Amino acid sequence: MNGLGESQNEQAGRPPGARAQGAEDGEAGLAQQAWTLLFELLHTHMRNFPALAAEFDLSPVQAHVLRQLGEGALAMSTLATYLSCDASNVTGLVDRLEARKLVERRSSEQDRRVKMLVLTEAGAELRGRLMARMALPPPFMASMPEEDLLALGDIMRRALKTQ
Amino acid sequence: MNGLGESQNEQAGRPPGARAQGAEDGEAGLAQQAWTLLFELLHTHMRNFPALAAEFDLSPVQAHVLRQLGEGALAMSTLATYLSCDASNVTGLVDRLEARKLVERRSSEQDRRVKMLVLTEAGAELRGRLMARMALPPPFMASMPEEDLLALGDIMRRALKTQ
DNA sequence: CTCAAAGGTTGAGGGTGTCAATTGTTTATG
DNA sequence: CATAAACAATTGACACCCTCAACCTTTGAG
Repeated sequence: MNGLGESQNEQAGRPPGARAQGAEDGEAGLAQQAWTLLFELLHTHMRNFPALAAEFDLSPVQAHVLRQLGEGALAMSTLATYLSCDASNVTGLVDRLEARKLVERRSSEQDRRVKMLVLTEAGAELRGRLMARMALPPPFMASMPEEDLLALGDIMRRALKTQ
Repeated sequence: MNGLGESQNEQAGRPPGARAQGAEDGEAGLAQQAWTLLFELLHTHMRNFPALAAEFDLSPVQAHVLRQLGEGALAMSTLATYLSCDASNVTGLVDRLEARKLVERRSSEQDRRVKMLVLTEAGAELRGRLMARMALPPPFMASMPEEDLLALGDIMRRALKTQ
């Protein structure tokens, strides 16, 4: 009763991405199990990111740009690398942020091909609020027992080091 | 030496999203610390998702749609809810998938306003390969000690239950 | 000096997303 | 029953994100 027919009872109420692979526990590797679970939880929570960015009148990508522009200047090409996107894309991205006076292009003295990006006063202020907002843990973490949080933190720190 | 001036030495080599908040350990809540770390790792790895989808000639969003269309039919409005987007957006999304014969619209008998979405044979096959690919854990998890993987799995299962 | 390579921009083209308005259908209400 | 309100999907206008190919300027190597 799966492929087609009268399976009309699916119109609502099912947890979004719920049914993935990892049901059979014995088979798949431990890493794959853990990854599938993690992906599930995170994906659910990443759906809110556009709304979060919108709280600051930013698109998701603009939020990422502000995030990267934390300390010091960044060449446009470097930003393109960080965003894993084409350089030509960054032009428009920065155009819009510059129009809103959140970011400034200033051409480098050493290499006049390069344009360095700097946050304006307003940009830095907005970034501060944005980062604080992003640091707020999602509900599923806020309601986690303390020991789990500690364990999770340890595991993640180890992973970051090894990476 | 932070705001402006000759900090031109930033053109490359820094790990992308690295410098977030969570540096001061004592201060912020445990949940916030763990969340920031998790976000860091996950964000780094979510950047590859477009490339992953492209392996199957799919855009990221198309991949999500296929993911949701796993078992049984889904009304378009339901899909819009799962994707947290406007219904009008789903129309074009499905148009393109239908043009590629991965998905079919069939109008419901019970309620003739509704159109139910079903995977075609080819769509189901593609989805299978896609899901298998997505289940492959990223490097930072593949190289995790077994005990960490077990602990992580346990924590995530508990979180999913409580959620 | 010459020329290849690199940084950034432009233009064409397509996917993603919103909002407002429209059509057709269902359901509730008088 | 008739009519109005609510709902599912679509359309059109508009903006953003993204890629590719072509281009210009600057740099650095031979």
